[in-house]
Amino acid sequence: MHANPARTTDRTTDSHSRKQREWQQREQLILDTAQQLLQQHGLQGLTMERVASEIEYSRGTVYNHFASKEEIVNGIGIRCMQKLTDMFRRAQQYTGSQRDRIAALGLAHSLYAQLHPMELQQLQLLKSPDIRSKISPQKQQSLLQMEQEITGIALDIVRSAITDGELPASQPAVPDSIVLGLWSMGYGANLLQLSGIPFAELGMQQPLDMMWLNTHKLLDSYQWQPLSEQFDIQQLKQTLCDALFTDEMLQLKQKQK
Amino acid sequence: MHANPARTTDRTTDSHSRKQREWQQREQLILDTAQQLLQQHGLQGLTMERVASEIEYSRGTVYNHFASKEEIVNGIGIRCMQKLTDMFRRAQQYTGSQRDRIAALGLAHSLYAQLHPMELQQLQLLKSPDIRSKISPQKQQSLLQMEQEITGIALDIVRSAITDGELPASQPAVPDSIVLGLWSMGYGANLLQLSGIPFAELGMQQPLDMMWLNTHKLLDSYQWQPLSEQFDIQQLKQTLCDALFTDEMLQLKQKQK
DNA sequence: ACATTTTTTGACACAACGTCATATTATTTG
DNA sequence: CAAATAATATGACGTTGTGTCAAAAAATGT
Repeated sequence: MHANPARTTDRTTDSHSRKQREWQQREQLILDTAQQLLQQHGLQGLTMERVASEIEYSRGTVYNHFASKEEIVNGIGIRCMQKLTDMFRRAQQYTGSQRDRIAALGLAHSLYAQLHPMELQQLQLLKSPDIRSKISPQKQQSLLQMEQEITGIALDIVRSAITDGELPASQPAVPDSIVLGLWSMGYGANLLQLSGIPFAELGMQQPLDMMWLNTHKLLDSYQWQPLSEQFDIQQLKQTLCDALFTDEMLQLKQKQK
Repeated sequence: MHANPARTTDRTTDSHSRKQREWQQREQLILDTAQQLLQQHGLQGLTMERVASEIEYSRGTVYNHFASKEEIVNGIGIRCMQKLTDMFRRAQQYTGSQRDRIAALGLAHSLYAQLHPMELQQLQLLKSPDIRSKISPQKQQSLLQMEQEITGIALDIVRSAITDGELPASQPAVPDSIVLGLWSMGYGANLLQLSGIPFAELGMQQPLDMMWLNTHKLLDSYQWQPLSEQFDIQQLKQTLCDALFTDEMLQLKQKQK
């Protein structure tokens, strides 16, 4: 009746898990297909019918996996966030000063934005109430958790910086304030970047470099040691890319080719 | 045939302009109605049928004014941007240091966001390719122009600050960099604010105050005089609100009541 | 081989879009 | 003022997409 492999009478765990595998495999197939459609033809171009015909099943079957187009988009969003949080975790584990680490977070965000501009846009879609309202709160949960993990990572780094003496603890609200500042700056910059505003025509040539600079300006302003006068931020960027994001840098190179 | 009052054979300019007036009046009526629907029921709840019945005309008539739902949303967006640029212009004309003025811009943005969170969300809608693709490039133009006016204002202030000696002109790219930084920070913060992330649960209590702080931190970092150690930023906020945004503050008070 | 459960299917009812020939209303003209 | 003409409003129509569900098909268990 209610299609769901988890309910199979489990006598033989064998066939049971095979079914589960097949089910999840198809779920991924649907998401892959949908994401491709989304990127190539926009949200309008993504229709249950198209997805169904693409995977060579009928519409009904797709509905067995996802209750609506919106839940598919949610599914795509979750996969994107996983990719992103993965990069953040790598940044977190970098061996260096806390300041290096927090900078690495910003870099991760920026690289992701360059590498998958479309995905970022898709994540943005998920923030609109129109989409949200059609997704069960339960399914929205996982996305929220990942967002919280990211803020958690950032907050941890800032707190460690205070512990380590890199950052003066003048006021109790400092960690929140810094994280909010960096987060919104990165978020806003990436969004502006892909919002179709012709920066070049406005006389802005290197928005990405500027954001890197601004990030460090903000950190400096909080007296987060070592101040950017004391080292070469371009050099740091290079080092971080080499150490943490070699894969991504390669992909980026290929993309720009 | 092609309904448009601008085409009337203009013998008597009198009846001519009366018709034009009526036409434009109805155009506003449509936008008012649509905006209300949009705010109350989201993009899904905004339908040509509903708009039509609300203004007591038929669907066809609405289509005489706007070729699609999306163009209505565009129309709403333009009106919102006008409100916003109006606040920016007021900020620009503030009598005080250039630093005061640039801070006033940030304040304007933030006040607008608090006052009309829904409208900000609607403006965000217009950035999505799905909506954009259904609006004639010509109609998109006016929105773009307003965005350019805003950056223009900001850039002017920064350049004046350099001329006035408030801001050292260490590198040529500084104005762009500052504007981008402030813009993206404000943009990002406001967007995050209304993106449904439960800041309170993440331990962040006063995001708005934090943004005000961060704005000044960034300005300080560029050595924009007078540095925020030399005055009380909360005091400045108050002064600016009193001098420029009395109306808005009143509305805000009423809203929070 | 048969019974039972799971999965797939496509027909159906519905909602909204955008078009367009026709009806209605307003304006001009003789 | 009435006929002619132009402007405007209307709603039926064809189309596309949604989500549901009973029946068919396939897989599984005995």
